[in-house]
Amino acid sequence: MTVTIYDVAREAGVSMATVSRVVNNNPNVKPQTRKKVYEAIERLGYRPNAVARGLASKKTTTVGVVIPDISNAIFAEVARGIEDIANMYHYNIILCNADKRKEKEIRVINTLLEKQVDGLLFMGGAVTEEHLQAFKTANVPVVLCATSDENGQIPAVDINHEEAAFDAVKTLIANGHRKIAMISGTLQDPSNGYARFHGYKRALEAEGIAYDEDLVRIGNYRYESGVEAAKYFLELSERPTAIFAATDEMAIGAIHSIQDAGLKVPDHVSVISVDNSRMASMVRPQLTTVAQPMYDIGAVSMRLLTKLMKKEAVDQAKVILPHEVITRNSVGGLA
Amino acid sequence: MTVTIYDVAREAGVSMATVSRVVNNNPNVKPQTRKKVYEAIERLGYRPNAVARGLASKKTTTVGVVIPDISNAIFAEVARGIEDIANMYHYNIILCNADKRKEKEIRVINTLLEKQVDGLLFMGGAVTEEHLQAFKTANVPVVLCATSDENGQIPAVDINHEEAAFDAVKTLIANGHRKIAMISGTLQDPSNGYARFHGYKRALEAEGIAYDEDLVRIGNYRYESGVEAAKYFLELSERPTAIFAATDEMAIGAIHSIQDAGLKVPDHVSVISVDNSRMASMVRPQLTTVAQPMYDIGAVSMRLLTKLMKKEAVDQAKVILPHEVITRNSVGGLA
DNA sequence: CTGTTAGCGCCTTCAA
DNA sequence: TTGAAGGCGCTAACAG
Repeated sequence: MTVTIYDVAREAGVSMATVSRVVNNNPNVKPQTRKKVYEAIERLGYRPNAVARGLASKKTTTVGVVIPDISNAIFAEVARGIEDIANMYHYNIILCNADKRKEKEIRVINTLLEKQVDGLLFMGGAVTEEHLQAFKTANVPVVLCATSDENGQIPAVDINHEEAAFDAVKTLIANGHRKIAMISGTLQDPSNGYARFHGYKRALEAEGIAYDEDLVRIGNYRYESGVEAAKYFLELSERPTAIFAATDEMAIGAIHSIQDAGLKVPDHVSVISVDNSRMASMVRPQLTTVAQPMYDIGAVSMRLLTKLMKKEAVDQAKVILPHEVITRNSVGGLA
Repeated sequence: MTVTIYDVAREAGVSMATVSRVVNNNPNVKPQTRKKVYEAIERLGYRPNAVARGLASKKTTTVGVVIPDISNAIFAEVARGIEDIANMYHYNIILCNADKRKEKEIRVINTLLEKQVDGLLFMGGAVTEEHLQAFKTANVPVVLCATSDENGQIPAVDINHEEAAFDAVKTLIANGHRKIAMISGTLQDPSNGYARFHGYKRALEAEGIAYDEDLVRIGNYRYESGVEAAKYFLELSERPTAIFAATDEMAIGAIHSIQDAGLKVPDHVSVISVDNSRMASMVRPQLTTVAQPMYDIGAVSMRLLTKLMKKEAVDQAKVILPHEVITRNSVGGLA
């Protein structure tokens, strides 16, 4: 049924070792022999079996990617960066959604390892002791992507979420705002949640602005929760003049909430966030936000992983990509 | 270094066949023996090698997915549906972006087949003779996802793009519009492009409205091209009263373009599209659009593939999922 | 219920 | 430059 390297060898009148050599571009083959083999391959429609190759060579040229949710635009962008670079280096990726749920993360890490991936890219929630344990039993390199572990033991590429939030809030302050509300993600989430919230607090502190917990609402990163949170803020006896949202989506929700209340952005309330997803310029007013280079995070982490897999020396095992505030039209000065 | 089934067998004092049985949940093992084996596995930290298993059993429990672009929200949604169902049936997916470029599609189909995937999910541009050829050499089932082939030879799950467009335009007509413009995708694209354009034309014809090629612009599915196209329409001596966009993103671009020109949606110009991506409710006015069940398309096609892989009987090899016009606020009656 | 024995398709020394 | 032979780790009859 299936044609094997052995069939090709017989057809070409050589040994299977020789066929293996030409298939793997080993230079030690006489051009004429190589030609004969290629012809036999063509004639038989031979297709190398990567599984057999993987078993024999102990390399599968596939890497495992655990991602929170591929239908989330932010992660999808990272995934695209990963895949592009993987493709460039002739790797394929096995993609697993894990929704930042620890048990599921651990489970997929293990199946990925069973599948003998040559490396692992982990993008998830908090990196716990259990994760570290799982990574240790992997005999392949692991790199964290858009997240980091506490002790920085594992190679990682990320942005500085806290600084990004800090810069966003500073931008608001620089525009004269002092009554600044925040729509945060869950504080359980180390990067999008806790770090950004902490950046917010630190920026206030740095300016001697008292932290007011009435000015903080916890959302779920989605549009609707931005709408809700902003509605809450607008009903406060003394409403904030600016809102910092942990994600673009919540910021857009906030903008619409403000507009629905008959107010204007940024005239009455300014809005800023962090992400700079493509949606940021797909609202009116266009959203001022701190750009995270998601595609690059994916690309760079995959590139780092390829180096690790080839046992090449890497200068730094932890790389922080720069963020940047993108000024558009949702932040205004205080009258 | 690596612990194999053989090590476990020795440790547990049984044969490797027995270990294989307990690992594969074969019932023909005495509970007591099973326990011994589990303990040995635990003690040694044994992890089954899926590659070796794949070679021996000729099954890899992984399916290949070729997708145009994972960073596109629409496809990402489909991918999520695929992965969820795959996961449910204990399959993993190898994901390859192919950007609807034929050569790349053919190339990844072949690497996927080399990797001995148990099945293939194809989501791409036109299905050409070459594709059919590649599918034929695959010894595994293939299902088309969100696309179809001309002759309907290959199992597929899709929506009826032409009908969806037809219904969108009919909705406009029902609201009294007769001067209806369209922002189309490239006519080279069979589903999002050609089919939707054709649905538009057919709806006009059905009402005896003359087709005017000045009222059609070709976009690239993205926001910016929607902005551009709408701008063009507004500058026409006799501007259309309604715009049908082939995708939500272009529709949102059109809405903003109209608003930027000082006009109101839907008071001055109505806008409708097809997709119903999450963004549709993230604009003001919220977008009236024809819903395509993207997640379901992914889920159903993966489910169909599992049946095919298990050689189960399938009632219909081609399933068309229903679309539905979702009425929100971007379409109004003609004054 | 358990063990023995062949492969699965390919890579990789080691010789020639 | 080429061939022979021994695995890679596991599954799947076939016996017992």
